[in-house]
Amino acid sequence: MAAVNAKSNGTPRSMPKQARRKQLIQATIKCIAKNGLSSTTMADVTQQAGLSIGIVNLHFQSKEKLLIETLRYISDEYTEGLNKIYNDKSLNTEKKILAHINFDFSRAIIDRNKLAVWFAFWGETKSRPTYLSICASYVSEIANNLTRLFVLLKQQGDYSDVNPDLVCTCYTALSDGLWLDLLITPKGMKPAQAQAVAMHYLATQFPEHFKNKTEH
Amino acid sequence: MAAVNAKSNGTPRSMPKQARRKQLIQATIKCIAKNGLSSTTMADVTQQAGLSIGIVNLHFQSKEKLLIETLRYISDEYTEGLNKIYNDKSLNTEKKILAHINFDFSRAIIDRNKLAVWFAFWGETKSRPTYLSICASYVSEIANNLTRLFVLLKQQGDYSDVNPDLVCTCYTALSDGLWLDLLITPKGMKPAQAQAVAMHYLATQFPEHFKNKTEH
DNA sequence: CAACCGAATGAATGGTTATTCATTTTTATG
DNA sequence: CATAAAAATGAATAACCATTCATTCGGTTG
Repeated sequence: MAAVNAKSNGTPRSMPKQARRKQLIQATIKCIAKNGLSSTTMADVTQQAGLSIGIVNLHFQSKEKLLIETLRYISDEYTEGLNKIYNDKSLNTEKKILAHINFDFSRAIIDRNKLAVWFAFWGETKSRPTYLSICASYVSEIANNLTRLFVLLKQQGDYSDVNPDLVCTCYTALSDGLWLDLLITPKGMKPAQAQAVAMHYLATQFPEHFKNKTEH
Repeated sequence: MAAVNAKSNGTPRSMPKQARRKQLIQATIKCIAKNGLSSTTMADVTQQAGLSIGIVNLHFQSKEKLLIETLRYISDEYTEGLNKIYNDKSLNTEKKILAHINFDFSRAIIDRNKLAVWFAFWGETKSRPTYLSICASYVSEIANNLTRLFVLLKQQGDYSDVNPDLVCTCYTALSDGLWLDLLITPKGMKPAQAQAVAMHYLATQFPEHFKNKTEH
């Protein structure tokens, strides 16, 4: 009877430690989306993963550390995806910005399970310095990179009035707000539509580059 | 010894029921901001209010109902504030929009305690239909009113390219995203700055009305 | 195949928390 | 002032939950 779970799960004991951690983190994301952060229990998470109750402490020492790693997981996924774009030498500035927007509204990112996780953690940043510092660090990293792209694009057109810092702040806030729409009005706001709204804003700043390019 | 709290609190027993409920809701907001939704307990809330543990069930029947009323409280405060502006006959369309933006970034609204509450509940909407329906209803009410204002403003200038629905969606998302900045980067983003970013967007759509009006 | 060791299990534990309700305190009434 | 009604209290309860760790399991090695 005992210990049949991991096997029936297609996840043998010999799998690398990292893979089991990932499995638990993904179960945590599902549970937070399904039950809310405030009623996500260890029993929920381990059952969702098809594993036993003691497994979390084996791999994460405590529930709190599992939650922190979960935030870090979605935060890393996001920053790493964007960094790949920033470092892609086959893309020019305009293409990088377009790729950035595409990424912001891509399947993997605007998955409602993950959006629920983002908002749940944001709601707790005020009381958990660790959450806040994870958020603060990805925010500033992305802002630096994105601002740089806007600086470059500014040089490539008649954009003397454009303020790259302002555009970065505005685009980022807009994108976060559209995530909220995707989370709480799933019937009213489709991903493509959200992306079009973001493009609409960029077109106001860089019309020579982004006007009539809402399709992609 | 017993029952000295309410008195020492300056809140006599004879106060209207509604006032005690409000006191408890405000204590709940403080606790959610201080400890996070997931570790806000009845003991925390009642202690914060200077009352006894049994008081919540007397006035709200359960913790869950207290939380729902807390969401309704901040949601009502927001919609009622905006409705006052919409119904103010002394304001023309332009002034109403300006008043709307001022309100969105006013002290009472961008209080970080309340912002933490908004995000905490947003993070739980996927799992709690009641939260979702409260959010959905205020969102659509405000969108209707704000879109109407943009329609009117469009008629007052050379704005044939402006899409009022799109502008409403974009402004609303932007405003929500700026709230996030105010919550998680309190050192980096000041209220006046957030408001300036919002004005910057509106100026792109209605330059005749909102250019160089970032001060107020 | 036997012996070993890391991985996983899950019953047991102890601490926490929402809820209840008999009792006490305060206010209103005649 | 006496009495009743309403409001508030907080000790007690029962349910829940994170964590522990002795035990079991499965893969590996010689």
